[in-house]
Amino acid sequence: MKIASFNINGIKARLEALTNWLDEAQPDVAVLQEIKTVDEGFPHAPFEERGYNVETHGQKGFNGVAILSKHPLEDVQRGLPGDDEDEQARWIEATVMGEATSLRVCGLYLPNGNPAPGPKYDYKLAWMARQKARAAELLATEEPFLMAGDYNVIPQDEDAKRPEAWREDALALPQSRAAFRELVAMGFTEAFRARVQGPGHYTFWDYQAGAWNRDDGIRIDHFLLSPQAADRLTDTAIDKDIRGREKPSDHVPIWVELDV
DNA sequence: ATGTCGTAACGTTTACGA
Repeated sequence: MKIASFNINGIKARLEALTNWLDEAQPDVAVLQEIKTVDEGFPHAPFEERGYNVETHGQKGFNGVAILSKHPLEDVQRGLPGDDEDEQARWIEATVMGEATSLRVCGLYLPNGNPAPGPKYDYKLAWMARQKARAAELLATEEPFLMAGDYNVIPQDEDAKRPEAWREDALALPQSRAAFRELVAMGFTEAFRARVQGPGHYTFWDYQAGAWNRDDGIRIDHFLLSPQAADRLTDTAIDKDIRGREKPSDHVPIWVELDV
């Protein structure tokens, strides 16, 4: 089963780029971030025509996540537990039935956190603490699951072309990296790094300052696999070429293949 | 040269978030 994550930066602006990529990459499941629309504004037909079930968790103008799946989606849960006051749409979960086993898929858009320090950075760290709590609950089930999306965390210096430029940024501050490490250390496998080593692998290039032309990127979109999911990992890659196409998102898709 | 995009709104331009 091929599962992909793609921060599309606006479904209305990205519909053609997204459907073109789906037609080529043919993921069984895709988690999307920054749909930037309310649920009613998300177009279902282009995806249903292609055999995808669609579940969204949107809000007006910003944020918003979705899951597309060629298999039925069960037990859909919207929103990250742990704060009833939180109205930002950044988390969606659903269970997908594979041939061998079911897989719980969590799609996430972790807060950016800039400027740091400040309330936005506090929100980011609090959100990561809530994610850890939810991860602990899911780990206790001992069922295969994964958490995929835009983590807005550059795990290590080798994950940026110019690490010095991100030194004071919320995406790379020591506290952000520590929180990400602690999450992984609960028992997850960071899929890409389990199979690909070394610098030069990025998932985001800013629209500004010719970042793409300079390959001035960062790796911030990640798949964390539970132990039972990690046992089934057979492949992973970043669809880098998508960034060079017409009207691209500033992120590119990343995917894993699991034997489920 | 602080460089681009996407979205929303009392909109033909500004503000915000990234």
